[in-house]
Amino acid sequence: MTLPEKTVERLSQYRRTLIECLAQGKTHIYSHQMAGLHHTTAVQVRRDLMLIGYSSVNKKGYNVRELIDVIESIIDHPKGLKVIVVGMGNLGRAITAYFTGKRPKLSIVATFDVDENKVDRVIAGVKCYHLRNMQQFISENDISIAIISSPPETAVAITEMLVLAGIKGILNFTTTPLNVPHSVYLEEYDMITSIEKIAYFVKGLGD
Amino acid sequence: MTLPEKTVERLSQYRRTLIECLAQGKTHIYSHQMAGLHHTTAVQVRRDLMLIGYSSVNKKGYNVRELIDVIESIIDHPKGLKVIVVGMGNLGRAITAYFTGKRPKLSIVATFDVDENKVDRVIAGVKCYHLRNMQQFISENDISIAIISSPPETAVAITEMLVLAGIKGILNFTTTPLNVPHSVYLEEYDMITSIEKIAYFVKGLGD
DNA sequence: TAGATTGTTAATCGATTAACAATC
DNA sequence: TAGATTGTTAATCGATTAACAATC
Repeated sequence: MTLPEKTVERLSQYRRTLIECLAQGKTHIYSHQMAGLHHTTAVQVRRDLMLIGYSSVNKKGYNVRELIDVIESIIDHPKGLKVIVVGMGNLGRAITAYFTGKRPKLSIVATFDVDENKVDRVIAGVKCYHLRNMQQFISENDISIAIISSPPETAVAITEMLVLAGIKGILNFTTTPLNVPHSVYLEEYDMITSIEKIAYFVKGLGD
Repeated sequence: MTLPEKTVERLSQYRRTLIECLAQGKTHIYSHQMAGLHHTTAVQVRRDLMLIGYSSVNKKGYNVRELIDVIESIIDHPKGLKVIVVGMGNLGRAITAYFTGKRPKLSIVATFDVDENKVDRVIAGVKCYHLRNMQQFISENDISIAIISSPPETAVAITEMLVLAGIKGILNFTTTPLNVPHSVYLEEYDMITSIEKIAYFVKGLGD
């Protein structure tokens, strides 16, 4: 069974809210409370939880701790997955620093760059290696996911290396659209498009 | 008439491809070529162009220059819009440096932080001001869009300031979900969710 | 019981794709 | 003409929302 993309995204966000709730000592949360904390409705929340087969014990809200565990069993890989970051400019450093320690089952284990000032140093808490060692590193260390934060013109060549080395998933932050085989899951985020989209819809908001 | 969100996103991306084509001296492009350069189909491309009312002159591909102009007339604001970045850590610097000069009709005119080491200096090509001057700056300089790249726990307070100061659109890069009035267009990008989503779908890809 | 909440099916909405006539 | 391409409607697919019975 595969969950809808949007449901997976929301589950990831619900989980963070739930962890927050737990820290505040809340043991239960209603669907309408959860909905209020995200941009969604109580029905949506209940439907998402229905899809993962979780139900409240006594219709008095969802058990925070239980729900965290259920979401974990659905979206986390039991043994954890290893991630690398390719390109340690400002964006690569931001991602690495931001992500490190956030998710126990998903860790950035190495970063790569071609700049000799970065290679062999620890940056944002993670060791940086030269790009030429990347393919070997991926196969030897069973890396599943790569985040590309390199200059756009290098993205195609890097992707080719990643695919050959057997990477399973790619998150592409460059503005270059990539093509990968079906065996690789690709997600792209394009900052420029995001901002242009806002500019378009801002126009439409009256004013 | 308002275009679908997804169409606006693709138009933004088509435009960049078209500008690239122009630089390479190509005068026309077929819908299937455009589709091949993005993750879409020729039908999708033609449908998007239908929605903006552009058609090829003689069924021999679209005129690159004309199409750039038409897309510009649809998604750009005629006078341009001003953007600020709030939070100049690694992510704020990455966004600012990456974006500056990319889109003539959309420019980052100031950045804000609370760190005295950053305030009053030019960072990533743009002057950084203290957060306490932000609201005044927004109203005095007719700022339309704010990008939030501050620590997550500050996001709610910053958003409140932005909304009060009359911002029109917000791009939120923090993991804190925000709530804004209907008069403000909000777009959120959550890196952690992106990576968790990849982790989930990587599992499903056999292996 | 009455009110609030949940779980689930059916209806709706939005976006993509199939089908095809028209044009070069 | 034949083949390729475009422009557009209708059908399909996926996701959200409405409706409502069941439960506490």
